[in-house]
Amino acid sequence: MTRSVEQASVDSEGQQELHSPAGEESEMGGGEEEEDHLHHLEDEEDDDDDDEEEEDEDGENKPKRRGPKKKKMTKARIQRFKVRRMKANARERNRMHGLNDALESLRKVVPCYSKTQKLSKIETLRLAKNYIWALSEILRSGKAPDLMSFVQALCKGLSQPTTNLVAGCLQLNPRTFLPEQTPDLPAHLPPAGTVTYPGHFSYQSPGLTAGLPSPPYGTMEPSHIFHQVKGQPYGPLEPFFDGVLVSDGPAFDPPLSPPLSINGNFSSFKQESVAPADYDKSFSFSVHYGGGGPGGHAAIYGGGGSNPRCGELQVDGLMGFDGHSHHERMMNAQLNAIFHDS
DNA sequence: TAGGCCATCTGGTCCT
DNA sequence: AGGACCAGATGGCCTA
Repeated sequence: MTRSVEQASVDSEGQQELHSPAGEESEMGGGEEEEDHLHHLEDEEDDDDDDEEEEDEDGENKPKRRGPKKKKMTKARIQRFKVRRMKANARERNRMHGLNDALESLRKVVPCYSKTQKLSKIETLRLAKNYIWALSEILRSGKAPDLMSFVQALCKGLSQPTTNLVAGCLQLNPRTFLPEQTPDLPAHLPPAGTVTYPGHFSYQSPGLTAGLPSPPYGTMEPSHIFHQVKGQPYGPLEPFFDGVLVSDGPAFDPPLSPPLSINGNFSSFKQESVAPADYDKSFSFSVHYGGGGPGGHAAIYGGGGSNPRCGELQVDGLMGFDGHSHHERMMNAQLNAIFHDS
């Protein structure tokens, strides 16, 4: 990542001159501004020939430069540079578009999808992580969580707007699971009188808490947000489900991957001799949406494996999930499955 | 107007 | 050599 002084100097000018604002940029990738930038490189050359190995014209008094000889920017080289740059820009655009497409797909399978109010990228990733963890934890324990714990798990680390959005999608009032902040208490402590679970969700988003940076992106472990719980192996990131869903469950955040893979969930599930009724109930926790289009059918996938229950379930007559109403129905179905008889 | 979010350009690094 | 990936920089758009 270190750049030479020469490159940096070119950068400082090039970044200013070469950069074309989003939207303005064309497939030509820079256009006249790039021409201007390259022109000053061109000025170094003596003539217009394509000789790329000419001697540098450093003054005789100047010390000889070490390292590889710096090639001059002839017109041919400039042209190649421009073409290479254009192609690289196009590739990078496509790459980012692919990334955004994948993110959009993720938005649709996360418990909070709205076409009108899209989750930001970072919030989508956080919510997805929480969702995966919560579902994995449900599978692992074989028990259905209470609604508050589930929502708290989903909203952990999310910004206030996203928390509100999730609450809205789940038709909950965020105040019912976000503790009110009292001025007497530090921001990281839950207010007195509130019901606190072990590993209580004490995050208070900037929208409700003055003085905190807004929003706390990229700060999943700040002590000013989560209070340290003694004995929790992972510090301030204790799971909501600790003591609520499973008393001996793994801590929430530290694993970079879900506690168990889907296959692992099901294999261990079987071995844990879950009662058939619970098995069915828990199985519905793990449903994922297939990619059915509008008017098509949605495929609900189980965990796979040899268990016939884990096979693919075809749900005909369901709309594609690109409609908000369908997504809500699917979410309701999921939540019903989770909280039914819990 | 400040801050958040985003798209794009860019050069560096790694890999094939 | 060329492509993929990454992070920094920049500027536009939107909202509180």
